[in-house]
Amino acid sequence: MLKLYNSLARTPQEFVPIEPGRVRMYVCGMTVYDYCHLGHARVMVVFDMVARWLRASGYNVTYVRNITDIDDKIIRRAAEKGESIRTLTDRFIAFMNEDAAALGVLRPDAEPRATEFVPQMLDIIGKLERNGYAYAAGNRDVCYSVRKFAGYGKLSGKSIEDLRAGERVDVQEGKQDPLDFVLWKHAKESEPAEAKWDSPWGAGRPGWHIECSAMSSQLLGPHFDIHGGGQDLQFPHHENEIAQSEGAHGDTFVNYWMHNGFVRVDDEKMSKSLGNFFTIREVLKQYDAEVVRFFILRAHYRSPLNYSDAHLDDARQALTRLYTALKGFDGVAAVDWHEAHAQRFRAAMDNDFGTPEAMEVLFDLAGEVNRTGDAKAAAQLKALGGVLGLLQRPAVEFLQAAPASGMSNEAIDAQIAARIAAKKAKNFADADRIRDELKAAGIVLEDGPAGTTWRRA
RNA sequence: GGCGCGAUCGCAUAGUGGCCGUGCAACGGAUUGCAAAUCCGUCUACCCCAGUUCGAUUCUGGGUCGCGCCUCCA
Repeated sequence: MLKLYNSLARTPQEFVPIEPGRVRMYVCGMTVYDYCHLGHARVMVVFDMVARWLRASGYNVTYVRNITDIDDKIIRRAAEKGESIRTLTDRFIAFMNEDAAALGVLRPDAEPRATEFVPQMLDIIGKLERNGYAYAAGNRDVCYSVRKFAGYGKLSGKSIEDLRAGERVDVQEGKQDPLDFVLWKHAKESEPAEAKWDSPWGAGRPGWHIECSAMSSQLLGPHFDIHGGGQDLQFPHHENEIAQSEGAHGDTFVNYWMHNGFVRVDDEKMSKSLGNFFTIREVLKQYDAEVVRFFILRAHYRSPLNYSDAHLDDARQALTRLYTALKGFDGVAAVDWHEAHAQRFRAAMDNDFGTPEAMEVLFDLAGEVNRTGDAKAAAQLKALGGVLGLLQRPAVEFLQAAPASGMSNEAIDAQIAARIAAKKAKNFADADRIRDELKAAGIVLEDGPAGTTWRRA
């Protein structure tokens, strides 16, 4: 049975769905005004893995990952580029989808855009107002009165008093309390019509947190199983979501909160504000997308993940070992869950999505394939890899996958033919020269019983 | 200042109260015309100090160092 670490309880808990056999999961996705970076890649890959494992475990999963397509940065970026908000966000949504697909991330069941759920947001704000949690601030914003919500801080482990003590927040005009957050921002002259919606509180646009309360309750109901996102969203974003959703619906919002760890560069968080980020497409110019996915899944989802070329190179070598074992076994394979490796794999995954341990099983299987040539072990390796969204290509395709620049396959084949001729003539000096030249070009030749094959080093 | 996380073999990442981690790299051997791949073997780690225990890398307390959140951020 599955145990997962619940951020809310700060401890691993047995997973019990609200409705037997069914899982409803919501994950905070991207704000679409720029290319996705590796941090975004991690969220997408991690929760893709979670959804896959839940499905492999027999659950009927409804997975929603939202898209934030209206906020300060988007408005500013669109203005800078001299284009409409919609044009900007449409473009980056398309880029995001390309990146996700490359990384083997399956489409969530729904990818709602914030701008399409404004009525639902207004509905929640209305309920909050009637329940006494919302108030119209002096500057015509509508704010949430944090002190009115008894459970405030339960997710992040913060108390209102501590937050006040360490207060570094600019006190925005109109707020009754510095910790209050905005539900509805009143429209400003400078903002485009595209960023304004009518509301009972005047024209304006949604605050950051309200969209997730609205979209999740609309698509999954007011009470659902799993809510995920990056660790940096735990506070204030998720804390505020709880305050909004529970304040409006009077119901428990989410049973299990999951937060993935950061991607780091030189032991520092990779982030937009630090400017130390690598975009996914930047990295994909240098590394195969499956290597990146493998790299992400090789670490536990809650651990920090240090990014560097050396680590990606290492991941590439490791994945190469797996694919090398799969050479010659390119059939479609289903998992035999009764088999011992599969059971270890399951136990690892059931232990808070222990992908690093699950991968050890993959390497054990690879060793067995190499030792025995057992087709069943190879099939099991490929099938279990598939549960993680890995190892599904023909092995040769991975091993020969061309980097941006490199020798063409035709040129390589020609050289190999020349070498074979040289070997036949016992002209080993020429044969070795060809081997060395190819090696210098990043091509490794492997002479086997079935002839010469090659791969890219 | 408040709250939280982490410190494991050369590198990276798991995990466990006593016995096999795993990948990469390195070294030796087998194999190969030479290689590569593969196999066998070697290298046998757990920040420091106390405590609990027959026994701690694993539990408890203290310390040191690193990181994160408290502000937009996946």
